[in-house]
Amino acid sequence: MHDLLSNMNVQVSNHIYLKDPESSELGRKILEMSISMIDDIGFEEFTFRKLAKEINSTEASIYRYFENKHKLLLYLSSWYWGWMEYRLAYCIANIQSAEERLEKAIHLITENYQSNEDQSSSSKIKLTRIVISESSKSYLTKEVDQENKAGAFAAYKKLVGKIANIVLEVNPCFKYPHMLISTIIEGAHLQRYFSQHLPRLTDSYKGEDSIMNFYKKLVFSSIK
Amino acid sequence: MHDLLSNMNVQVSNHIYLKDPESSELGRKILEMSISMIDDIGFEEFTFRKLAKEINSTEASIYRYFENKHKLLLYLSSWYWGWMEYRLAYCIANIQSAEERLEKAIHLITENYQSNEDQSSSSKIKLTRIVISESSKSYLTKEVDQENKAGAFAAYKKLVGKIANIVLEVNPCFKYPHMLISTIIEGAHLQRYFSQHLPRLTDSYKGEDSIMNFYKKLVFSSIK
DNA sequence: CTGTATTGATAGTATTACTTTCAACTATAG
DNA sequence: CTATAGTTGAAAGTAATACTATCAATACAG
Repeated sequence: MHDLLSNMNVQVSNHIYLKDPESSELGRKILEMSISMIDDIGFEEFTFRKLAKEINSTEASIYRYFENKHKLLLYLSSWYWGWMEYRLAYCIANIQSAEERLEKAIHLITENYQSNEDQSSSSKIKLTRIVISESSKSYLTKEVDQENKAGAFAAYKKLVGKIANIVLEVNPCFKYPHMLISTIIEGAHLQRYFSQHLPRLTDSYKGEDSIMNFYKKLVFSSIK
Repeated sequence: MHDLLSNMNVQVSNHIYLKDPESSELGRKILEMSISMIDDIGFEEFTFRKLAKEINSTEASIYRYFENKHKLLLYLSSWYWGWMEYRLAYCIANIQSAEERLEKAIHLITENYQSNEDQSSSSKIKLTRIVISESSKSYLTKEVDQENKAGAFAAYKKLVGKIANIVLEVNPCFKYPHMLISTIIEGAHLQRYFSQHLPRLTDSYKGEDSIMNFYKKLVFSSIK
């Protein structure tokens, strides 16, 4: 787990977990192994029983950290959005031009994280794939309103709000900054998924990152 | 069920079901009641046992039509896309201008179907809500490639292809027509959901359909 | 050394997601 | 009119899931 959480300070709302998984060795094992297993077998096939077996613990112990696997997915998603906000702050720091900051932000949320050359940790690559394939299941449920009240989606909303504000800096008259940014974040994830599994729903050209190019053009043509 | 299926001829790939649910009274009851129940309690809480109870039948009988509830969701989604293609054909018939046809198509895929004044049937309103809240779960699984080979997503891909072709008529040089259309279809659904449950992720103004306006502007500004 | 918190071990329950078998009924083809 | 094929219902059973409860062992902190 150390590679996922050691180096930064991402805060997750304490309503999501029963006991902070970052506070103990077992908790960190739960996070690390669940990321690996959900990526491997998918969220539907993933169970606390299987997870317990993999980390040589018990179901009862895991239930002391998370009420159920849905809450664990909320935790992972929330961590991801907190991490993205951290990365956003880093990559737009000290840049004067609002256009340039927006370009960096769109770059960040549309890039193909897996193909990054830098030292992306294995857990972060897996977590990114999980967010692409599974995170919409975290809010497409009948409990969404209740969980929203408990702050489960605060990190996501905060990130969207920050980038929407950059949009407004570029064009203060633009009416739909939140819609634009959430469309692009979810759209870019979906297009990554489609390019792998349902290619007829997307377009891809060799020698370019078509998804990033498409969304960059979309943003700048629509807010002008 | 008669209100959902009587008046039109929507074909669903026969790999999705074991036995054609439109071929019998029981099959039609399964479709109608499952639409109602999934809309009510959500896909996760929905089970064949509960469905059987509601229609005074048995689990075993339902399993003769669909392997599992996931296949039933595939069926409902597929029916929806076939229905949308039918409505698209109707609303762009006899229109010469490609721009105008594109405008009609975007109108169709971004409109708030619930607030239609015409005689929208109750099942169709419910089905539309199900597609918004649940249909992404039909392809965000580990079985997606296998099911795609079996034709489970053919109707969706066909609709996206048809609208993408209109985009190309308007601008034959536009590089990303499929990406644009699938972004808008999924985006519009998601924004409808956000406007109800996570309003900070979207933007809404009284006196207009903000979602439709946003996507219409997005399309026409990006393909020019 | 004592109290508190953490984990593991074990067991148990209700529900889900099916499968199997067989009997009853229904439509229709000869 | 009857034999037959196809459809449904009824009942029972299985393996897995999604938990919950209890208690013992261990660690650690004051």
